[in-house]
Amino acid sequence: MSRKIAIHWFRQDLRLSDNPAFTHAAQHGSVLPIYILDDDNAGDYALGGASRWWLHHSLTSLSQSLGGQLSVYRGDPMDILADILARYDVEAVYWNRCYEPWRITRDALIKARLQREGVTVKSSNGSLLWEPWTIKKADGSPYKVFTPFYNKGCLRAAPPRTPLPEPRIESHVRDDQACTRIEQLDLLPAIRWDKKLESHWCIGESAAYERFTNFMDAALEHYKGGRDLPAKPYVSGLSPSLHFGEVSPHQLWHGIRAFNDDNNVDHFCSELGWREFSYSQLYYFPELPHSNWQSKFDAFPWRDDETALKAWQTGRTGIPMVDAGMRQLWQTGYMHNRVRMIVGSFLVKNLRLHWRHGERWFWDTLVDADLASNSASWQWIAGCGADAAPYFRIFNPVTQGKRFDPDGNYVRRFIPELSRLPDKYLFSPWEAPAPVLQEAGITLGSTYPTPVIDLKASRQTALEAFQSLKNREG
DNA sequence: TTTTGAGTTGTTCGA
DNA sequence: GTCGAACAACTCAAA
Repeated sequence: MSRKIAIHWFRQDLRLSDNPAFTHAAQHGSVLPIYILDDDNAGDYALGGASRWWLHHSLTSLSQSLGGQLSVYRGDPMDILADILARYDVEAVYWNRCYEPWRITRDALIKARLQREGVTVKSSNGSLLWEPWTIKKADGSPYKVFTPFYNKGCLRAAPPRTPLPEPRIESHVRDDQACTRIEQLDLLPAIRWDKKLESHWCIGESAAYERFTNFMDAALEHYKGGRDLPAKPYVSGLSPSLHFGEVSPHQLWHGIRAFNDDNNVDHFCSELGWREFSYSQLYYFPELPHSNWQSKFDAFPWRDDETALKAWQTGRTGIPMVDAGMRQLWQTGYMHNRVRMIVGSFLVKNLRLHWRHGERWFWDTLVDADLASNSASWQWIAGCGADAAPYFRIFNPVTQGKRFDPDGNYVRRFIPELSRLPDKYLFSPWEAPAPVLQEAGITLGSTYPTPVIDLKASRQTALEAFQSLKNREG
């Protein structure tokens, strides 16, 4: 026991600037910055493989920014904090709030325990523009439709704070006695599949801000129309950084608002609004990750088909636009938004497999896997979510390919074995005449799969399946 | 309480 | 090739 210290507990706020809790902690003389890998309390929602890989690099970057003074631990935060309290004179603990149901429960218990021990605990808003309990309808209930949620709820509420500068820390404390090393968190896979991800990403706070700057310089002017073209670099690619808090939505909001370009700027901001809407759904309906938001879907006749699921996961369905997306996911830990809708619609409507299979696979393979966004989006595409796509809206991967990948560059990038196929048949090789396939060096069923399902027939069956739910309560 | 207008992202068919 | 209508009525939000 010596001098008093304050703890800043990093969680999903792996940055130093615009960090409200870290800024509070900095007002104390000595700060112990910590990170705890908590697989104990997460249940089914422990970090997936791709997320763990990202986290490893993000923590490494954060630790460097702190001059190596980040103390990392693994285990139940309750025990770890209690142990720190026993060894240091801790005056206060600061963190930025998380919104996953299991974290809300955990943090409430920890806060009560720390307060009982006479420690000041203060949580802050580090990662949402509008926290869920601040956006409600006049009658106090949450919005169920995006447009009024965003226009009437968010845009008429208090505006998001302007970003905070990086605070100056008088002196860092490092818990050398008990903390472990980032390498010992075992975040990197034993089989080094992550090598292929490395060329696609730069990870950490400064890399995130640089990516944002590049986006504003080069892509923002194309955003509104170009964000739908998966072969083009007209999306921000900031989703993983936003998830881990390497950059805050406040920094993005105010950064982008500085441009005099209403269309693209408003569209980008409304995408941030969709993220907020997902968090609102998760907050008011904590079962969102595993239960249908519209309970009438509990009676939906899902299929069970391990072979088809495997084909979808590995990008071998024989439908090029679907396979390209699934291979982009596997190779890069990311999938373009437009293609996420296409592969999602295909899984739940054509293959008629439960959306939770998709939720689980994305959770494990996406570097931007986020409980709120992932759950809400799968429910949206399945038709059982809030403000969901009408049931008759079934994406046709051939039509979508022709419209959004007109030059075929996206499909050819991720399915090189189809690269010599002319545009006309690129999205439906099963329709190509034999000489055309031969010329392109393709043998269906051998060099590239025949389709696992007939698009037209499965669409019709899906419509009938959705029809069967029509008169149910829910 | 009742009424009214509106609702992220699509596809297919037939004129 | 292009365009509008149908798909199927339903729920939500707010006056």
